[in-house]
Amino acid sequence: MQEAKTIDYNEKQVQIIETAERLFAAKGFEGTSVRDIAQEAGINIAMISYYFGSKEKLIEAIFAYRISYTRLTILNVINDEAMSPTEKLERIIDSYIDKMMKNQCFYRLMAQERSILEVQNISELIYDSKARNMEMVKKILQEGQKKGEFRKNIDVALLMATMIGTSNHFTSSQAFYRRYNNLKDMSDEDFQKYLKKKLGTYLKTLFKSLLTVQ
Amino acid sequence: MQEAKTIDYNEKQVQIIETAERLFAAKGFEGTSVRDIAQEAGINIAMISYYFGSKEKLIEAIFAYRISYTRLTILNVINDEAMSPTEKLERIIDSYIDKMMKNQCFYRLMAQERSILEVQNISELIYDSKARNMEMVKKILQEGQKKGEFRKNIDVALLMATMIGTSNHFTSSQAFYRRYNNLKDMSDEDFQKYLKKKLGTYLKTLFKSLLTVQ
Amino acid sequence: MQEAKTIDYNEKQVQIIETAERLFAAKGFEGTSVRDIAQEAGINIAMISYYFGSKEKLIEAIFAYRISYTRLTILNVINDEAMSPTEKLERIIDSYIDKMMKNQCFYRLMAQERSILEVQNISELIYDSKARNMEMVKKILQEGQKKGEFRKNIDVALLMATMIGTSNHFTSSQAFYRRYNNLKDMSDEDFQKYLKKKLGTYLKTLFKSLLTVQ
Amino acid sequence: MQEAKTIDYNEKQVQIIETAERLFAAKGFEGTSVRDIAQEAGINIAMISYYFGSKEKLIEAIFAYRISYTRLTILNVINDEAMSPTEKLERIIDSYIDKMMKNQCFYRLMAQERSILEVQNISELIYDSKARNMEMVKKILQEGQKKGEFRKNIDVALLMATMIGTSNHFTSSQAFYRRYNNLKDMSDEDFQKYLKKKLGTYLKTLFKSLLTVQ
DNA sequence: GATGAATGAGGATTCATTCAT
DNA sequence: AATGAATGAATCCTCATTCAT
Repeated sequence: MQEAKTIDYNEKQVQIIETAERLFAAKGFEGTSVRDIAQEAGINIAMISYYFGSKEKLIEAIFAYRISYTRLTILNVINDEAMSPTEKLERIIDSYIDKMMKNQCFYRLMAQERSILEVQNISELIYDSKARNMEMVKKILQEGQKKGEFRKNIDVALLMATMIGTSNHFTSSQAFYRRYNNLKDMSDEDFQKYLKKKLGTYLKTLFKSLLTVQ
Repeated sequence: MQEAKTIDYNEKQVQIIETAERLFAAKGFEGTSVRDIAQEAGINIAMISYYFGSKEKLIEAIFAYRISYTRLTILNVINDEAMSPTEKLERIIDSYIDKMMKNQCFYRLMAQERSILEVQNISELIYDSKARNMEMVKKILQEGQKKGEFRKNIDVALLMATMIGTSNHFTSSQAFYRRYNNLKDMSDEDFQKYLKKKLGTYLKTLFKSLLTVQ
Repeated sequence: MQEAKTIDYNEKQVQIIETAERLFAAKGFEGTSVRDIAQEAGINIAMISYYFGSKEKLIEAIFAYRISYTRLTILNVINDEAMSPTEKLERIIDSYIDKMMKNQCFYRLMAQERSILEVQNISELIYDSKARNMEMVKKILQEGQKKGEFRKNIDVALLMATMIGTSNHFTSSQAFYRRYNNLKDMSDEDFQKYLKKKLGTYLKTLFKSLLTVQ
Repeated sequence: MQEAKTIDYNEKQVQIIETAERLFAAKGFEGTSVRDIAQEAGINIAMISYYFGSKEKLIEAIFAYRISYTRLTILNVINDEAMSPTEKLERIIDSYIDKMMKNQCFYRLMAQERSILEVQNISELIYDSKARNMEMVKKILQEGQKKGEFRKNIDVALLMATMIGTSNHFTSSQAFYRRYNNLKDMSDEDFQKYLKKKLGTYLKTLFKSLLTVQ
């Protein structure tokens, strides 16, 4: 039923949401004024209150919008009987990196605006989403352990923290990476692809090293 | 030369810096007013402008203060000839986790306030600090590779992203972790120790798995 | 000719008028938004402008509605030849108290919204209504004086001020009266009846004392 | 201790209070913007929040200021043994009319802004003030009744309602009175004096007629 | 060296009204 | 005839900073 709410945003509302998301990610929630958003989105200032009630409700809407939108993505992975546990994990890594690179603004927002995460509604949404993912990965690990593919004694939360944390940190310090490795001449698009590939390969190797029984 | 500036903060200035750091971490830079800081620190509102010039200069001071303060810590590791490359990395992991857990507010601030990182002064400070650490770890890796302890083809930036990203993410989602694993009854202090140990052991295992030549 | 306008208010318009009257009395004209009225009355926001032109025109309509509506009431008293001047005054007192208690909202409005009274249209309406009543009472007084029932040298305006002012003040401080006399347990309805009777008896005594020749 | 609070308003604060009082009386609380007040008082808009916290706190301050200021006035009347009960009442009437004519704005405010009267602080202040006055008048009446000067069965609340209500209504309809009696040519000052005298004489006659035993 | 008073600029929100349908 | 969408103007208030002392 959360999805239902998500769907009925009209064109202008989506436009506001996406503009706000971008600005909030760049300048923070408090650092972005509704004037900024309105101007950038080319709409009247009053429309933000009109559509969302308040600036705070707007960012809540952004979270609800993105989270409920991405919830279903991973679910199918686990049910595919043809895939090995290792393949499943690789699929999950690819899926996460893909989403994160596509929605860098939102992921940055999620890392930045801790206070929003404490809003009851959002907090529950995130907890549920995280717990669900955690459970799913736990099952894959257990499957791999039963099959003798994976080592025992793995803390799922830490494993996820590695996937998410490494990705986030690597992405958010991409400017450093570019400068450090002298990649100024690469086009933005190419650079993103490069990062994505590099990150994916690395995480898969990392996971395999850690999990595989020697 | 940055250190010179660091040293001559008087008692009141340090008090302001530490109060501001805490509040900025909790409510964001823009979400915290100088009134909040003044009140919390028990000083006059005008003193912030008086001592630091402006609110923005204050947060710059915080960054300069913390970064220059922690810069020297790791440097000695590499020169200790008695330690093996693996031991050196373990020392670095411990050292990072230790600093991060001790200065959670500042590390949160660093993750939150991206716009501050773009301030010329701060940006350079951070780039230098990061590059220096990177170089040092690179040397340890090379040493390990030469000795045949470590595998080749390791991207230092990604390795650091794993250490830093995993730690940050794990720490910042500690509320989730506590709830997910039903650890409400543990005291705050015990919980911090528990996280620290868990994280340290995990990262060391992770690094060893990835780096060790099988 | 004002009456003509009064009559052709349709059901919805009357509903708006009565809701607005209540809200204006409770929260003042400026303190009540058209949204409040629309919501309370269960009608569309745009209907107020649509039906009345503007919020200001609406309150003017309320005044016109109530004043023209109550204008005819007293007129007949004076023509009843069978009543003595004293009886006529008593009838007027009863009639005023009755109307005021029934339309407390409107009478409160009239006392509160001074600025509305300065609107040309309303101002004239009220002046006419007041002057007419004044003239009528003056005639009753003169009749009583001629008959030797009433004392001379009575300022009609002051006499009316006593009737109206005492009633208004007594009514508007009913909460005080209730608390002061410990009448919390009386039902609202009973309390209203009690006030009405008390006030009527008092004003008649007061008028008689003042007017009667000893 | 309320007086203490009253006294320490500085010159600018008093200026704001008096300007606000006048404007609130003329246009209502909600009808007056802080901009209006600031402009009229020749001060910066922010000073109202700065000095009083908010617009609402400002009007509360006005009430507290006027009420606590006028509280002591009547108290001495009753203790003067040389005065007869009738003289005491006359003194009270004069005193009330005097205060009301001098502070017409505030008295209008008190009649208009019912919602403010519901503020806990103000409400108590007014109740106390009213109850105190009521008690005092009650004592004078009892004294007069014991001496055989006054009639029995007088409701003090109604008697006060007559004094206050008549005065208020008469004052607030002074424009009508002027027009009705063709007194346009009289100077404002003279007209005020005229009203005052007329009202005083009338109320004294009225009270005497009602109270005196025939 | 330190601070209380003061302020202009800008914050989010609500307002009554309009207009296309 | 009736209304949902939309908006410019105005609302109160808070902000970081300055300045005289």
